Amino acid sequence: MSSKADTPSTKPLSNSQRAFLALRDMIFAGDLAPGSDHLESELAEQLGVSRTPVREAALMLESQGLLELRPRKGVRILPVSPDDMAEIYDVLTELECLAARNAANKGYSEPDLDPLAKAIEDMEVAVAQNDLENWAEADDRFHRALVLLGGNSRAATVFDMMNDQVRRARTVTLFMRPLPVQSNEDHRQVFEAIKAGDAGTADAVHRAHRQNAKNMMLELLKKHRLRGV
Amino acid sequence: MSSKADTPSTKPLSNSQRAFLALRDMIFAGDLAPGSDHLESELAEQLGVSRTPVREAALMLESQGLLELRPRKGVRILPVSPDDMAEIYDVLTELECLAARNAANKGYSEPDLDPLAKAIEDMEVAVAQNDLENWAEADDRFHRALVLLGGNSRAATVFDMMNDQVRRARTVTLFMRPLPVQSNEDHRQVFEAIKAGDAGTADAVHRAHRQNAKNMMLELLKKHRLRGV
DNA sequence: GCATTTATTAACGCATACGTAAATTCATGC
DNA sequence: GCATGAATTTACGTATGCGTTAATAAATGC
Repeated sequence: MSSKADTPSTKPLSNSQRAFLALRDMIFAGDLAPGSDHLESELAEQLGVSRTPVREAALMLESQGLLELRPRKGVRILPVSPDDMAEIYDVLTELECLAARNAANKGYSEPDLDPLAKAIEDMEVAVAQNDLENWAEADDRFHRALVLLGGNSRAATVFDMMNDQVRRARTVTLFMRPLPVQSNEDHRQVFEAIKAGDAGTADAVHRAHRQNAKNMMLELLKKHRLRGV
Repeated sequence: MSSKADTPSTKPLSNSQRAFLALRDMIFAGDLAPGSDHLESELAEQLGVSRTPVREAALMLESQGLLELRPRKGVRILPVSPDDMAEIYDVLTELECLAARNAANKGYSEPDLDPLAKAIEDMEVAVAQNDLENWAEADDRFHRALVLLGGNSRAATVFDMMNDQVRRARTVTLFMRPLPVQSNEDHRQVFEAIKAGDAGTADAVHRAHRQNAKNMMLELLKKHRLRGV
């Protein structure tokens, strides 16, 4: 679920890194609400460390656009407005379509595409069971697998950053949306296009897919007056 | 020349921010060579501050992919391999083409496009005078103005990060390349397409333009055996 | 009673100090 | 003479302390 590569190797994570992960999780879980302010010292106490690792974590999170360090006001958890979300979706669309084209052009064999196939399967099962949580998880997995198959590590890094924000918004909007039936069909078409080495189709289908997702999200945010998630 | 917005307002920059800018400039100037290691304490002494602001700056630069903090080995200035450069160009291409399409669709009036026009003029003058330095500066200005006209602040932020790396490489390769004559013609076509509201043409022309730039850069890096700049 | 100035508080930026663990050097045994 | 282990060095991670300054409260003038 983390956007960083979860290497199973047991590395002795530093306090700064733990603070980074903890704060990130708290933001996604809503424990640190969008728009809220938090003093470094309060966060330090909550995490049981001194201000130093909290500051370091905050600086990293600031670089990723999740919060803002405002002198004397504490760290501000940045709300994501509908306009922000539109921006994010547009960037994600470009990066994912780049990945889709690249993946199609790489001539992957079937086993390489297993992560995609598995994610599609899981999504179909989830939809059949009306299990939106699991659908969302598998959907996320599909998109990330797609980007990884694209083979551009920088695109993947930026994708992770942006996708984190979408995930955050989706925890709010997930249960407001209709069942993602068309979405699953899109995924399968993208998968087939990549397998067939048809970069143009992969791009076109995925682009339309993402456009729909963007419109859906913006509609939900508008309908429910969610001006900052 | 800085990638951050240079607001002329005199804000009392913090030591951490100054360290960030100073280290960034030192990296671009080659004072901190690609692949070299530097102790936090050494950098602190060079900059005349304590380790704290240096560490904070280093963490930010790490987030931007310019260096890496390696415990006990100092901060390592990340070299950019030809493969890395290819990745960077691909991401830049997508973001700039997104911006070109968006700009074309916004129905800008002539004055809005002045930054582009001015950059094109300057480039033509520079080429006529065989002044590669000024050409590169104006070229950079054109691309950045294009991204700003696209109106996606997140795309602009990522653009800045990636473009910084290209700038770094270009300081090395600038004088190895032929005069950018075709490049100027491309810019003008992109400009005209945006002015005409023709998003498709703007995208197509700019995409080809960027593809050429990428190939040019990769050729130069290969020809001159620059495996890490 | 309101505006303006002064005093107070408090949060941060940054320097500093220190424990820890990696890296290096040195010493010892084989 | 080399390998292995002990001692030492060193750089980092992080806690702590302090000066500065923004924000808030109090006080004064009008």
